[in-house]
Amino acid sequence: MPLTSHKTIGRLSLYRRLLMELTAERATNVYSHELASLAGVTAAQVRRDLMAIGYSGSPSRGYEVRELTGAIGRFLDDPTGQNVALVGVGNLGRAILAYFSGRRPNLRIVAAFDRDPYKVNRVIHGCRCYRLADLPEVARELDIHMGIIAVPASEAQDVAEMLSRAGVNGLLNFAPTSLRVGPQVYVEDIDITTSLEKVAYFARETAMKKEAKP
Amino acid sequence: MPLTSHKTIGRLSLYRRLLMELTAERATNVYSHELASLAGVTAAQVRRDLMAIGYSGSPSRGYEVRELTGAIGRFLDDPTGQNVALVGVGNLGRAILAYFSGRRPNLRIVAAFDRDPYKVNRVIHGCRCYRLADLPEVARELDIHMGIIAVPASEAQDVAEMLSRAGVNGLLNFAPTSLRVGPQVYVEDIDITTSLEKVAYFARETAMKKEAKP
DNA sequence: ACTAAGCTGTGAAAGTCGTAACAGCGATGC
DNA sequence: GCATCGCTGTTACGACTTTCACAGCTTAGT
Repeated sequence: MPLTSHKTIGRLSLYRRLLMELTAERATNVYSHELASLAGVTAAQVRRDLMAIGYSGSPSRGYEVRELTGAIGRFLDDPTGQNVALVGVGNLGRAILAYFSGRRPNLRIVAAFDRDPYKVNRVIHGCRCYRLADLPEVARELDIHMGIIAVPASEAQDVAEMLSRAGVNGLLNFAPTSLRVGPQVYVEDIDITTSLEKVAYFARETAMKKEAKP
Repeated sequence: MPLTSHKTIGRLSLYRRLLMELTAERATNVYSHELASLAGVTAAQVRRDLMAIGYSGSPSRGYEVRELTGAIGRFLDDPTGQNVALVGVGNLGRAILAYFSGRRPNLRIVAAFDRDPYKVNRVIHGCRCYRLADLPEVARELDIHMGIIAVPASEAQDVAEMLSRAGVNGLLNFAPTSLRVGPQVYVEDIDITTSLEKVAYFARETAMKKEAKP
């Protein structure tokens, strides 16, 4: 029933990471404005986001770091963890494998897939690479319900359909294409080229502003 | 004075890429609903976005692909092109270099930087790697005003400050940290971990919905 | 005991963004 | 020539986000 917005979910994930750092620094409690400052948002935003998960702090001590971390975890995570497939073991795919290798115990990349026969059956950053054609079978065997697409744009739609048919409910898509999938699949796009072009545009704009100011 | 929103800029970049594909397919004109379908948005959105750049189509023929591509380019790009520095030549950094190598003529990654002496002075995917300590000097010599941060979170803030002092106006940040920089620097964050956790959450949610339905 | 200070939780205002709807125009067919 | 059709440009509306502002609570100090 908690119709929590996309943006809030993203920030909760961020808060949790910051809270883990705070735990490492031996902090036991934190105020909304401190967490806000670390996250780069306003204090009111933090409080409103935490409303969504129903966790209450104390007016005098703020939030208990350990408890809040747990509350966010119970809200965001599946208790048994979720298995993820990576499709496309090129430069980007390998970087993703390296990045997530053993990082999040609840989000495990348990299989990689590629067309290239040279990569198949090799183990890369602790993850075995399978033939792309075996995806349906392997996905069912390993109980995979999430996919990361790191293939060229031209192949992304085909891969998305394969994953969808294999029972995947969520996709993280690095290919610069808008995927067409059914409503049972949530898609999050990361478009590096577009992001860089946004930076280029706004860098130019702020540079102009600075020039015009004095 | 075009106070164009962030989201619109992102979509313009996307439209341009789609228009280039259309050009490759010998299409000469396109209707808003066609472009919308390719981009995964509504036709009204496309028309509204194009309002921002002041390009007008024809009621009968829609938009001329070639002219519209040019108009978006004049709006988004710097006529002389912009030079970009990449900081951090790890797995992700190399993937980014490979990805952009000679792709966008207007957005050139002209230098890479890393602490690791083993990487310094090597040429990776056509880009020379410099000592991180030489960043200020090289950035000025090569007229660099944009940076891509692909270093671990613990070093990201230091790198951002170095780049900012070297005259950079825009940053694309892959480190999971919110950077503190002055108002003359635009920052765009790409947080892969958070994106994956969002997918995990919504995948779970849609899976539950499907289960509850029948 | 009582005041003062500082934080949380939350209703309401402000702002942002996307969508619907329609007037206007150019082409086409009769 | 005139009506019709389909698409564009634009305005108005609605949905969603963020921020503001304040009541309520809890502790510390006098």
